[in-house]
Amino acid sequence: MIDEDLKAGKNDGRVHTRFPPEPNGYLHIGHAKSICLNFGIAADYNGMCNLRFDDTDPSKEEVEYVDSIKQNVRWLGFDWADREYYASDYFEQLYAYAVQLIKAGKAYVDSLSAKEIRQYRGTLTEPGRNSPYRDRSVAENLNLFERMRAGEFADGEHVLRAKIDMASPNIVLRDPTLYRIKKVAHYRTGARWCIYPMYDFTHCLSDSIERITHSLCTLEFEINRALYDWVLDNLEVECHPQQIEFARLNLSHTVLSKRKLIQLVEKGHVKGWNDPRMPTISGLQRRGYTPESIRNFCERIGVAKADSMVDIALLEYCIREDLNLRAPRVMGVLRPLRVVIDNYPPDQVEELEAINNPEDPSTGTRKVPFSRELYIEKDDFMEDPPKKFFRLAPGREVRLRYAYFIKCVKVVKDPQSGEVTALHCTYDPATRGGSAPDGRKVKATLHWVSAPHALAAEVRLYDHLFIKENPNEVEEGRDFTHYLNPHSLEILKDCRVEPSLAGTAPGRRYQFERLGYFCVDAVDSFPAKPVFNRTVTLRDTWAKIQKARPK
RNA sequence: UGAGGGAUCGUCUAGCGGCAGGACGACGGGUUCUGGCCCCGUUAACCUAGGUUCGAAUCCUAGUCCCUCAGCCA
Repeated sequence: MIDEDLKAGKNDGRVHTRFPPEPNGYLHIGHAKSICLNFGIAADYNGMCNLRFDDTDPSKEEVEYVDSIKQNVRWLGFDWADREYYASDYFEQLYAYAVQLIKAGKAYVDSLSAKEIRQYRGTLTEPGRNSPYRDRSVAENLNLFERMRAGEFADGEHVLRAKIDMASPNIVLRDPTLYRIKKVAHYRTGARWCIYPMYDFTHCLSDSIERITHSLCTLEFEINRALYDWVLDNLEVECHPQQIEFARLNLSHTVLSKRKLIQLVEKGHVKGWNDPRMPTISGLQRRGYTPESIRNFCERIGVAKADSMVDIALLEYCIREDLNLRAPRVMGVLRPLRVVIDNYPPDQVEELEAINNPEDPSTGTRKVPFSRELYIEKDDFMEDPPKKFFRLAPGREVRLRYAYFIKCVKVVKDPQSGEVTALHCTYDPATRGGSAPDGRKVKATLHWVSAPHALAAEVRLYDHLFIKENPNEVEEGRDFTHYLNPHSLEILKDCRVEPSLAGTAPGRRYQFERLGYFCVDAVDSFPAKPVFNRTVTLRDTWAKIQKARPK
């Protein structure tokens, strides 16, 4: 990519990147873009990519997040070997660098309050003013900084700042804070430290320590690049990595900011970080997404410097494309409608042969039991069918997949509600296996299960988390949760699936023919009562026709 | 308003002075024992205005619009 020119001699041809998450939340699909980019570029140029936790704010970071991040990156298919680093492991070195800066007269201890510092900083258009403490002697700064570390002061009493230029048009350069006092235990260093370095000081030096060549980050850090370079230019370092920015991912119908995701979790709008509706890696995994489909998605969206909003339809396309090739087909009925085949012998059961995956003949076939009593999908019958409805209707003949042609002869309704409760049909024995010897055609093929043989199952149907394409764009007085989709989860407790699904394992993925791709829930599914998550529907032309002309 | 960035089909993205291409979506058709897959086709874009040039999405000038920054978060 952009690296091609840089490879012309620089870094003696070495390419070394890193993925630097802060362990203060779960990773989401936007991070997947960064992961694929960083590990991908390293792989492309025969280089390496480190995993580094940017853990310099102990008040927000936890091991739970570290563990989930490691699991997610691994699941996505990337390997950082033994290069698992933590900024917190560099605290001692970072401290020494800070002392070096003080000695060079390029950093000072400021004793202004946070509020005062803000006032002194100026605004976007007006320059800031120097802090009255800006000209403390090197010795005094050294002494104060040492005592900050020793815990002699309370939070906020002092900070260490770089001495750059309070009048800089770039606000980031107006004597940025380098260290603050935070008497909070760190999940890794415990109580060893009570001062913690800031991002701008930590990140560039961590990159340098690890001899990173290309430091890829998102657009909002563009303005920080000047500081990234200033720190490295004003310290004796062996390696000065190049920071390169790219646009973060925005996905339609969801949110991708940690702040908002954490809010969805904490306010109970979803059931947790791994709720299948969440755009988190854990959520997508539980939903049934494959690592391959996510990597492929990241490849397709590309990398650029312009803000963009990727249509979630592309993500859905990617998972369908992958699962179409590898998911075994099965039959399952979501909303069962009882069908009695009047002319089928009451005690007879036949084992019919069904293809496991037409895209992959090597997966062979299986047997599916057929009997006099079946279930079909409620949506596959209409008493009064509109023009383009090809499925079952009174007097109409359709095919039951891999089974027989059946014709609807009678509709049973609930006398009270008028709701259709069962259908009586006749079958044509000559159409066994699904084809008519006389060449007769039917316009539809339905999926079905044998009532006495079927397994009961729970199925969870998921839809977009948000109604609005961009929930970040809010009207006056509203917040993004206002656009939550009330139908993002529909639980169906009385579904029936074919018996071959008995004993299936958590995480297994299937295509329920004509419906979509489903995966056995990793948390709530048990052999006695399997639970399936709908990963994504199949493309559905009939649904589109219905949507096009609403009644 | 200061500084730093960015603008190409509805969406994402190629292009590096020489026919604006691909993918997703949408629409239409073919095929089909999944209204799936697959195949074919249609739709549709260079932010604006000048300039340089035989020739500009690309180079220059001036504008317009959008994003980021005033945390002791990252």
